Amino acid sequence: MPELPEVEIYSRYLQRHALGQRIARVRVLDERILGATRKATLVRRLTGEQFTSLRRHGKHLFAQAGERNWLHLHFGMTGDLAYYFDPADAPRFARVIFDFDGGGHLAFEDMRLFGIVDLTSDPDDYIREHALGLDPLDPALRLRLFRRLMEKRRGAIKPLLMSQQVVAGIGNLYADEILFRASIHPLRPADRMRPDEMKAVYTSMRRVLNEMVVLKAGEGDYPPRMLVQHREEGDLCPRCGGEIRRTVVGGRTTYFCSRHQR
DNA sequence: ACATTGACCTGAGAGC
DNA sequence: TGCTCTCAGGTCAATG
Repeated sequence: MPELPEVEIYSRYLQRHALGQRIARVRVLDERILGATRKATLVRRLTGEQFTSLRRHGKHLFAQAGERNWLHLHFGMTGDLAYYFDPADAPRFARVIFDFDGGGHLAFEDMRLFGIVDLTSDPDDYIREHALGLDPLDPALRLRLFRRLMEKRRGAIKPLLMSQQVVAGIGNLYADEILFRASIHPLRPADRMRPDEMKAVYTSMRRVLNEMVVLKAGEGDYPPRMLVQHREEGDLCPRCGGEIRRTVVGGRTTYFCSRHQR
């Protein structure tokens, strides 16, 4: 589930609830969630520390807990955070729980275990080692740069948008939403798109992701003008009345409007 | 360099 | 109620 906007919300959630609290205890309930770090190391390097600052890059979240000591979180498909006081409120699929001095608990939950909890000495190292692209909301990612990155690659536009090596943070759901708003067919070859079309994708990417963050930060549901509300074959496009089609692109279920996305 | 497929996991929901 | 099947918003490795 979690793409960039959701992870941004998790970041704020962690900021609000857990920052500045001393970690009294770290409990690893299922070691399969651990990435490159062994359980004993994770526990040793976080116990007694506190999270002092946060950094999000794409779908990755880093929480600093000392000099060259960062907790790294990736949420996979079903990852989530829960902060609570009553142990009875621990989520069913909690995999790692941080107990704070003040009596609060922060759980990393992940039903399907595709997520990762581990340590890194420096988020920049992590980003480099995993060849992650720029964050799509990074101000440094101007249109010119975006265009250059995309034109270097061939293949359909949708898998490119989802490739974390080109731009990091877009998943299946919002890739569809971005192309829907840009009126571009998901299978369009990126190297054969006109400059104004690539610009539309760029603008749409920024708008969609920013809007999603605002939406997720508030109470709001997805507005009906969005494709995300019409992910069903045969639905009618809220924009042009065309028929919504379902297909598979790059192995992922894809929805698009058969009329205004060419 | 790219597309495709399967693997990793576990549940929710549909259909019978 | 319970069984079986399909699907799920992510990523990686192997294969063509």
